[in-house]
Amino acid sequence: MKTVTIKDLARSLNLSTSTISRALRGSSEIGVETKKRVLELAQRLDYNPNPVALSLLSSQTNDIGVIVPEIANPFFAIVIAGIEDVAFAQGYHVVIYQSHEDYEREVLNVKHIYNRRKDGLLVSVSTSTKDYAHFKTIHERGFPIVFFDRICEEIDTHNVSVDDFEGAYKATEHLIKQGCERIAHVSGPAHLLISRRRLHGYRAALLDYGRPIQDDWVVAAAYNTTSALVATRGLLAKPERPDGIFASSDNIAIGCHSAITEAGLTMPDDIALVGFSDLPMAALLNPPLSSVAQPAFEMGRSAAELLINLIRNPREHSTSISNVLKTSLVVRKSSLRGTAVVKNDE
Amino acid sequence: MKTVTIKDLARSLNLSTSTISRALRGSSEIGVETKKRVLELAQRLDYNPNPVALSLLSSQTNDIGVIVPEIANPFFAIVIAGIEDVAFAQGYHVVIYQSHEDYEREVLNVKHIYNRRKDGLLVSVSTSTKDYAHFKTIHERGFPIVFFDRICEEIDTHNVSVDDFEGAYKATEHLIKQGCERIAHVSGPAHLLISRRRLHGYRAALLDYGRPIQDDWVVAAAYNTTSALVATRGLLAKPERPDGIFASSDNIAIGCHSAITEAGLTMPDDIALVGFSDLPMAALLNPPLSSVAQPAFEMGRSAAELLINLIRNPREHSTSISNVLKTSLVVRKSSLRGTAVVKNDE
DNA sequence: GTGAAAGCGCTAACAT
DNA sequence: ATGTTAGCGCTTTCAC
Repeated sequence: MKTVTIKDLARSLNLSTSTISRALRGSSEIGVETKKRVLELAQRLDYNPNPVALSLLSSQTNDIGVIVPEIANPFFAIVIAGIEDVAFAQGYHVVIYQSHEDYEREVLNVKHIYNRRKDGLLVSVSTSTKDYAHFKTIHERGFPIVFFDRICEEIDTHNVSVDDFEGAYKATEHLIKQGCERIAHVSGPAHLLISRRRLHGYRAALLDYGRPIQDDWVVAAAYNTTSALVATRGLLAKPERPDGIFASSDNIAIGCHSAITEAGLTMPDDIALVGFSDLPMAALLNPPLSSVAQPAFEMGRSAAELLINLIRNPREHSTSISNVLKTSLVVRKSSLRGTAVVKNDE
Repeated sequence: MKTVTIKDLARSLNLSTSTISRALRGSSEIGVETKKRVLELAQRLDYNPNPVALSLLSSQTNDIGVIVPEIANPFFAIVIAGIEDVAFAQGYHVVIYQSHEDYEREVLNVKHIYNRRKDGLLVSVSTSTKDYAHFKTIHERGFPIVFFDRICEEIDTHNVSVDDFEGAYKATEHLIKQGCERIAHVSGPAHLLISRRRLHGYRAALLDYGRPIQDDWVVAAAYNTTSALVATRGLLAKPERPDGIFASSDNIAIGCHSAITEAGLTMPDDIALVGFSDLPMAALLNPPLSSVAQPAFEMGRSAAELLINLIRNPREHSTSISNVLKTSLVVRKSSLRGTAVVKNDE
């Protein structure tokens, strides 16, 4: 694993290392002839500067760390694609970390990112995180952080999210317009802001349309299918069974979907169902799942732009930017009653 | 972003940096009293050794690079979980790269991994890769590489795969036993070994059971849903429509699934369908998809073990290990005719 | 038991 | 236009 260094070039060419260095980086104060010889030899020997040495010198790595709960969740996979899109263009490499919804793991990830001198951090917090000290500590030391999707209000830094309230409102409104009388909500963990915002949107729509708000029609689940399946079974067992469900995420909606099918009920007639995120898999379910589409790729792009900006212009103590993106409701068969044509995007 | 260095400790304690260094790493030749003072101060000041400096010194990063086509593909997401499982336990951090099935991108990834001094490479090659020079070059320089899933035969190094032949054989045999007479195969790109092996398994089963092998019942698709959808439409338009399809992957099977439904045909009666990989989503389709399950997590674990072994015992010029894992057929409704009970794992 | 010095690969003053 | 020196943070001879 012998690699060629700047020293090797210097020796071969009978020049000093600084001359080589300058030639390589195209400094103007170098003999054009010398420059050519250096470049040529470097090429021939496949010289590559050692980025580790560069990092030590500049104390920056050109890496940005991204922490997501799970890469297996297509939503995050797409966000990451958006992040990579702008990071790559700006010369940064993105290093992906998974918290697996585990607080301890998240803390470890943050430490690793900070200690390994990543240039900044993009993060969507884990569901089990209730204490934000690990973020706060490095934020106070001036380490650039941008939150996305599952943001943390306690820390004053840029963040990117979608208009969860409005998305939830539109979904609920749609269910009302489909003639649902008893609309339930399968929510996410209450300490996550997105859960609360979606819950508020749901409530606001019911209120605006003069529908009763029943607390026992709101059940909480973790943001996964199994947990939602269990929660929905409980909902369906109630004497006054709901005829419409707004799920706080698509993974939750899939759990609802299974529970409904399992109970021998049909969508949308017995129960109309709407999810949140519009993952690719939504269209594959039977019946296909209506869902509030989030601009995941754009979210990634925006978060990366804000972070890179923060890295390059450290703390002008300007106020933090909250970029709130728009959602759009994609109606499919799981919620569309009657004979109207189904909007199909596949 | 001021961080505390070994020098700071030295100054505070009126000791030399070498003493600090020794105390920190518990060298035995240090005064027990001094050692205590150092450790305590380090603790108090939250001292963390600069890993970049360590890397420069040792020319190893404790990072291993992993290249997969897409993290959004749950199969790879699970393999990565397996990799992280053993890497983490061995003190390595895994850095994920996506080729997005793009050759150029893969080359860039390999360069980055090599130049940034990662300790080794785990890779499942992109579909568009036909030239393996980028791997060969670094392999010849002694850089540790292990291939998994989509392996490269041209390079003599460890690799981990599943018994694609047997998996395909079992799937096809199952279709035959379900009474299918005209069994088609939607294959993957022919230059990928997994595609060819699965194709061979399919052919062998037909042969063993005395079924005719018709070349026009084999169509190739990329390993994605859209491409498979198109290919399957072609298949269904044939005068002698197949009554069974073995798909070379689950993503392909989903495309088949859509095409079949779209044509107004039913599974399993009109056409029985079997996929490959048994992704979580297979069970969610309607009807649920039968599939050849791959031990993805175990594949990741094994690949990581082999790589770490290679890193720690560089090239004893021992022969390369090919670890071939077993598959198992998961039968669901998409292929199970008659009244038998469906195995349901959800 | 502890310190001084060299060096990992590179760049950036500061010479000349 | 090119060479010399110092230093990024750390470990490791080699001295004493």
